[in-house]
Amino acid sequence: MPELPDVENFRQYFDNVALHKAIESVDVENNYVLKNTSAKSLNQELEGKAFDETCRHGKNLFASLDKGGCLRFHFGMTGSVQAYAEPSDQPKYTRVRFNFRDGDHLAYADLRMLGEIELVQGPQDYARKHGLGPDAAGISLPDFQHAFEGKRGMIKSVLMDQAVIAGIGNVYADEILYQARFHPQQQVDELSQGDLKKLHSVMRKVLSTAVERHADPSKLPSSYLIPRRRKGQSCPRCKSKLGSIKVGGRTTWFCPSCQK
DNA sequence: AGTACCACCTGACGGC
DNA sequence: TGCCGTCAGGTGGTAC
Repeated sequence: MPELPDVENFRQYFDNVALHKAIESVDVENNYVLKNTSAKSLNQELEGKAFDETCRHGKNLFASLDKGGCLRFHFGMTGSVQAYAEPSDQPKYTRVRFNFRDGDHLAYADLRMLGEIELVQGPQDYARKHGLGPDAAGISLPDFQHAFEGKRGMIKSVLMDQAVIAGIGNVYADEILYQARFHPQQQVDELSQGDLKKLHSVMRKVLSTAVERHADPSKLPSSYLIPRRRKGQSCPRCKSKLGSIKVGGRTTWFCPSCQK
């Protein structure tokens, strides 16, 4: 699930369960998820410290340590974090386990292991080095317009390009375009300033709504496309059958009638 | 610069 | 029941 709204919820959850607790050790069940980082360095860097602050940029969660250092979490397609106390409650597909001195644990679980945990300098440094665009949840209209300047190609691809704006993935790109009534294959260089303004405001609204509803598809407004991205489902607005096409190699659901 | 593929992984599902 | 292809909310690399 991990797009911006999911990761923001992970961040808030992380704040509630993992902040200001002394770290005893870190167990790496599968080092495939470690990026530029070894199990040994992870332990050396974290032992005796505590996470003291988090921030999110796009789909990345950053947790800084009280005596220096910062850990980056990316959740790939199937990653999540889960706190628990009893070893028997450890979630399936736990790849890395943070053990706190009070006996609690935080699991980083990721079935497909496409996520990453990495020791980094800090959020700004990481964003700069990896060319991440501004975060989609907080971007202003002028910055949004600036980000789209000179861009070409299909609107969905641009929206999902983390170097343009960070945080939108396949599912929320579809939702935003549906709510704003743009066809996913609309060329961005043909959009007017008014179109961009509309896209920006709808994007902000969809993301904030999804964050508030804990990125739970079953709790999203009934006017949303997300719970209906399946064969045979209808548009909540006009009731015509939803269509699916490939855009940038990704399955795209939309309403052929509402999105021109 | 934009697009189309491929790769990295595991599991669920539908068809035969 | 079992096998097989396809697909799944991400990203990075390749070649055109």
